[in-house]
Amino acid sequence: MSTKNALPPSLKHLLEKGDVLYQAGLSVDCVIFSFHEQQLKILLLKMDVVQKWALPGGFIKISEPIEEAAYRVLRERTGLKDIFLQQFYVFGAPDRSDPSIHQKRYLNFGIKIPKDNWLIQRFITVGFFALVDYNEVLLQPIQEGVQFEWIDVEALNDLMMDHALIVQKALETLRTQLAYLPIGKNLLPKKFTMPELQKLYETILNEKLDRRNFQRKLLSFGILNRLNETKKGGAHKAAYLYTFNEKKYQKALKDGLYGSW
Amino acid sequence: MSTKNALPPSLKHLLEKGDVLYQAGLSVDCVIFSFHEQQLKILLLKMDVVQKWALPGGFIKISEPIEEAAYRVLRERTGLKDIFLQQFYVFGAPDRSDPSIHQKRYLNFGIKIPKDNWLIQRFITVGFFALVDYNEVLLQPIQEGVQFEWIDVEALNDLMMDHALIVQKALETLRTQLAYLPIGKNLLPKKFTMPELQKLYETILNEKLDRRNFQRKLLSFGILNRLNETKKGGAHKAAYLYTFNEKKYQKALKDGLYGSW
DNA sequence: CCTTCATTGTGTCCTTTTTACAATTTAGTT
DNA sequence: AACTAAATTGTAAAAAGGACACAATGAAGG
Repeated sequence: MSTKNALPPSLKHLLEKGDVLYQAGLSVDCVIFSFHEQQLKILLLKMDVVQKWALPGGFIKISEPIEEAAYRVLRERTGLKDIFLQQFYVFGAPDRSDPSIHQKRYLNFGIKIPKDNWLIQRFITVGFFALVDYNEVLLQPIQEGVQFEWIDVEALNDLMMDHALIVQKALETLRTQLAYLPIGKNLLPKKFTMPELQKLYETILNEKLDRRNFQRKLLSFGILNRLNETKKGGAHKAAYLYTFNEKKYQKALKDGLYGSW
Repeated sequence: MSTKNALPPSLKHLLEKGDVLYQAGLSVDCVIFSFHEQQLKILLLKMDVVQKWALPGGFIKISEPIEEAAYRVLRERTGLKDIFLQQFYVFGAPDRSDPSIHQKRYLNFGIKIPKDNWLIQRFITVGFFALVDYNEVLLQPIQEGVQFEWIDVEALNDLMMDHALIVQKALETLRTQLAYLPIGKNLLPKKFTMPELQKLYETILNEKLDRRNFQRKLLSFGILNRLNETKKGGAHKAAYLYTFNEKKYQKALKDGLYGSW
């Protein structure tokens, strides 16, 4: 923990060139959602030196579109491309950023950040949320002393700075925009069963739905293809597998999947 | 136009102290909506030196919450306090800001902005929209060479930089969030008639609604008080006046004014 | 191999909501 | 005093939503 190793290049880089490479005082943070074992999860990281969970985030390069910066973070963390990503809110309370976190991190390598350094300032962050398929993600630890984990949204605690607020706002957005978001398409594997889809909706909405009415409604949207396969291996009657009809799904989302969720 | 007057203090201030007083590369822009003569309008300004319509905007002070900065802009422009205000999107394309606008403005006073000045950089802006009562707004021109005007959203053209995009996104948000926004309460005078309220919804949704069904739905929410007055002066049968039941309205908005708009 | 059991798939009735449409009332105008 | 245009009120048909029962299937266990 307090062994004074050599400063990793990436951190050295940030300290010395941050001010010319990145937009001042701006960052992005990503709430990366996935769905696994009937639980909605988000990807969090924990640095040894801080011991609090944090959202994966990063800085915005000079001349880089903000969204591109968020994509970059996602690629680095999940190894995925072509991810569904959406900006949802800006967090800018003057006291939201905590320079002491950077201090601790560098102190771990025996370095004290000068007071006038680029890192020691107010940071405003743009919140993005992403919807990814749990099975396709291969977590990629970038640096020593950082662990990544999928955490149930129900079981979050002890988040860094205002990250709990950011997650909460992301969830809220997920719920209110539900009819306009491709949650099924992006959070589930390509082939999935109706009960799986229902569980996803139930989890996000935090309420039980009627099996039969749910199925009727979803089918009435005309966005699903039923395959001639069933999902065996479960303990009981096998459920049919479905895929999304990509074209119709995209079209339907524009007007919203209307219904009384 | 090209008379070289003395540089106004506010502009001098910005040029010389901007870098220490304000967050670098960040601004707010406000889409201020009102409703008048059956038209949805937004407040725009035009600088003599640029001759394009622009959204009222401003910079964010060091240590100032972003939302507070937006409020400040609104107070300066409309003279109103306690305005409904909501952040809706961040605009951050690398080429969105146009330094030549600042250049022109200062050149008008015979001053050339140095290339390394705070104003000459990439600016990212946080978009807010506000809902105000047309009748309570007293436009306050702050500087010479700037005119303010309410412009119909239908009749917008020739906006500065990416401001057309910002307005479009604001309108989109207004439409999709309609069930969760206090549009009636904030865009209409305290007392209003049912036809007025309907016109407001029709304008925002850009479609005709059935008089009888609209009235039934709105009344079913239980958020309106019918007064024993009518709005005389119209050419025909006088319409009843209504007010909002503040408490019930706020409560109903939380769950959304559900309906098939 | 047959029975049991938990879960999925399908159909129907009833209630509520939405839609479509007609007739009456009233303030202002002539 | 009669006319006109706009406001208020009501009702019947259609669509959507909610509750519910039963048949079908695959795995597990005797």
